[in-house]
Amino acid sequence: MAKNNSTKTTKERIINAAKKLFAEQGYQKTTIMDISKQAGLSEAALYEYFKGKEDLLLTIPDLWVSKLLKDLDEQLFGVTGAVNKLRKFLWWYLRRVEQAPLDAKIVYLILKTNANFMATDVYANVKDFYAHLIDIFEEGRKNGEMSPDLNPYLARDIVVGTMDHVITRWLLKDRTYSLFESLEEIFELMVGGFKKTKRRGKNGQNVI
Amino acid sequence: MAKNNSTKTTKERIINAAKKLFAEQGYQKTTIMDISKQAGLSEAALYEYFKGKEDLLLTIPDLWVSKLLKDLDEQLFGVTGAVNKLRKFLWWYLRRVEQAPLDAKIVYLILKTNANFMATDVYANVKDFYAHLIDIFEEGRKNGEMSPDLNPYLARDIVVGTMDHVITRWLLKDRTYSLFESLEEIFELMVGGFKKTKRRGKNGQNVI
DNA sequence: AGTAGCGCCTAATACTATTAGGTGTTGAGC
DNA sequence: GCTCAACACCTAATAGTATTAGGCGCTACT
Repeated sequence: MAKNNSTKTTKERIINAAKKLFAEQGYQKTTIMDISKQAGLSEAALYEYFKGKEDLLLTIPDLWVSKLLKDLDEQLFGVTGAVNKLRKFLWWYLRRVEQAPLDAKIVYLILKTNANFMATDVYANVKDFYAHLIDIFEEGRKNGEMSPDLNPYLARDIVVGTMDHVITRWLLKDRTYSLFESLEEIFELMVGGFKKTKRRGKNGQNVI
Repeated sequence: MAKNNSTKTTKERIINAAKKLFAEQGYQKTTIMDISKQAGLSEAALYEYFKGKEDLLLTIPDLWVSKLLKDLDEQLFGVTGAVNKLRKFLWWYLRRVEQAPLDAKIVYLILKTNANFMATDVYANVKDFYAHLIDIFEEGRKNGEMSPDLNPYLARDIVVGTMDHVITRWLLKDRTYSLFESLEEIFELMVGGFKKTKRRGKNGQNVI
């Protein structure tokens, strides 16, 4: 029958089935049989397209993150100023998460647990992704929008950590509310801190 | 042979074996056989003490988090001021993480993935844990240390998210550096933002 | 027509969690 | 001293579940 005349190619059908099932039931509880049944073929056939269950798992976020990365530059194109860029970055990213909750669920709730996540291509892409934030903070420091002694790496940790936390909770609560609900306020709270950290030195305010 | 005369009770031996193996190899790759062999008994015997593999997994962080929760009040006892309390909280918690990296690894890298984590006792305890931060921020807001319109819930999100991020990376990188390395600086950066969020209103600075 | 190769299948194989059904030791009650 | 119940543990099923072997039919090119 040559090419499959279903809506999508076989590989795509497998990926979509796996994405749905992994996100719904978790990695462990999803069996190869579940996936192949959902995709409409036998278990053995699945192995023609993927090396195994783990390979299949890793393929999903790999595709998503690569796509994000490609879109990012275009999104930031033409936005001037570090604060505006950061704002655009966050709003854009959260919308992406909202649009692809299954992918996000896999990245945030399943992937990090995977022992060799740091050895995957996905991780390399995520690092690339975060590197953009470093550039933004460096720009902000240089053009005076942010404190001149702002440490871009720590600012990134705060922004990434906070966003991860907000997204993870939203996913765990089955996205029963809007991800943007308090984004504006939390943005102000974080960025406010980056702007005016003028004091720095030895004030004896430590407790420990 | 009545009571086992090994250093510890059988249940403790099983827990320690499981903790080590889960943290080292991950949940999936650790088999019941691995654990029972390490603990020095048969696979079946393990089921006398735990309902199954997942029950065993959940027992470990349950013990750790309960212990933390008990210690917390005592640690904050006598510390005055919201900023000082927050500082004490973070330094104390990170030291605990440093002292119990296996427990931390299980909580941060394995548990969150577990589909029904939110239904566990551990989750209830974690919520309790975080509630202390809310109290601290409310105190800070009332006594003037922090901005009067600081939203305690969002401040908590920032602190918890940032700490989770820092801890997770430290664990993923096999704790090859000190967890306290830039804690002071990151603390200042976060708390700085909480102190002086005076502006609030409609300045036309939005991009989206 | 013959045949290489693709896309898929059924039927092993090899693990692994969990359970059934013991066995030997201990200690309280007669 | 003997019985018997409880305990702590064991060996040997059982029931999945990932992965592999080997085959079958169709297509398209020679």
